[in-house]
Amino acid sequence: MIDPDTRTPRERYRTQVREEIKQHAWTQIAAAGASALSVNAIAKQMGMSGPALYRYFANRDELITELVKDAYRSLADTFRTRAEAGADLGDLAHALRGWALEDPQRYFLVYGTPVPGYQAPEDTTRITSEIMAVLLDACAAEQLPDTPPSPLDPHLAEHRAWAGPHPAPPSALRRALTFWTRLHGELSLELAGHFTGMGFDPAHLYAAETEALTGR
Amino acid sequence: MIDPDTRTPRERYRTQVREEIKQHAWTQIAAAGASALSVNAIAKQMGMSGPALYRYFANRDELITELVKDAYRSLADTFRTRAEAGADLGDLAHALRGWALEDPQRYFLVYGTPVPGYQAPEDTTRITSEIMAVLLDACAAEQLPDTPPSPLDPHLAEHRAWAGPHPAPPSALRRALTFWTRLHGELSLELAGHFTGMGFDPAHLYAAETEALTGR
DNA sequence: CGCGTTCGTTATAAGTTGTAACTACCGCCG
DNA sequence: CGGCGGTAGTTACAACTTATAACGAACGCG
Repeated sequence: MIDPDTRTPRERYRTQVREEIKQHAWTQIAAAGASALSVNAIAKQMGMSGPALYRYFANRDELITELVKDAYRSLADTFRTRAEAGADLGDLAHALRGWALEDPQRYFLVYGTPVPGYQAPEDTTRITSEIMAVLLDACAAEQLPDTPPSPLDPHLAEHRAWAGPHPAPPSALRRALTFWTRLHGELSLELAGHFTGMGFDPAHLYAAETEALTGR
Repeated sequence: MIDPDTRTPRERYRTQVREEIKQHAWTQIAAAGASALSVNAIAKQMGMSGPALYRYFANRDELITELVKDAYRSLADTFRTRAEAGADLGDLAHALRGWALEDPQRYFLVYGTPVPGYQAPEDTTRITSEIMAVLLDACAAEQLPDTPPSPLDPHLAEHRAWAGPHPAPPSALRRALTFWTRLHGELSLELAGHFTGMGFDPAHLYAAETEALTGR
């Protein structure tokens, strides 16, 4: 690997400032969401005048895209780390919720409302497939004893391009997809605050969903 | 009911202009999302200068809030209409997906990324409970023959304030919640475009989830 | 040590939301 | 039917925003 820290002093300073900008951007996003992110405000917080930041990011969208990529990488890293530590599907579910609650706006940056015209850069799709690979590993590793066949299985057997060369059976593909959609459904509503005031504990609902997925 | 159309001509004109403003707002949102909604642009499209719109909406947030309320009402209406026509849980699931695909940005206006500080007005919470009431009716009406008890049930039995005075058993409460979270999970990812390029048909995944919920 | 790249600055353009002040018209009430 | 009040729409302006252009200064490499 190339170590970017041992480049020329100029580049070292450059990445350092870029990182500082992103840090301020994260705190701003955590406070008021990505739509309220202000390039000028970040510059002022850093003690320099507005247009200076455009030396480091071409425009606001590029800054946000960089944050999205970092968020993807963060999720993929936690998943991969847990998987290498021998995590099963339930552990991955637990890790996912922990990662989401750690910074809800970071979760929404990845899985929240998209801008209609926006096209995800190539990097993120590669990271997504990395995440799916970890998920497929976990799903294929522990086969449920009583896995009822689903009419969805033949369809997934024919359209498994998204799984790449992963040798998971259709039932594992289906389980990975339902893992994704169901847990995202619970998390998304919880983080958006749609459960607040309803009285029950979202953690119990999440636990019930993971139990349904892992078979206790 | 009070018929707002037969008020004074001034008020009639007022509501008419308000409706036209909201119409333009919807097309703008459908094109570029709610964050890109521009009050000035709407005014220009309607042939009047910027600040004129502030006679009809106090500010941008009030306009968006009104759109959110309309979106909630629209969803509640389709649910109620279908329920009155004798729809079962599977029909409601189908109606939900139809309503979502009809205008994805409208769906995101209700269930998308929230602004951290935003507090939903009283109206929307009332409409939400109306939606949940329809859902609970459907869940309580058709009991699944083989409903395995869940460790979530006792918790929901204790915290059922959100269900109001609805006489649904805990298993129905749990089924209504999972209906909501699971279908939202699939729809949210589908509408956000996270399935595009993966190859499989989201409709099949959605159908599989509804079948799992309704027991075929 | 000099020279070029890069950084940060100010000035400026073209937007945005929102307020203030003024005008003109519409319609209600006597 | 006429006057008067309230409402609608206008322009002007303030305070923002993103983003570009042009300039000066400093840094570091050869």
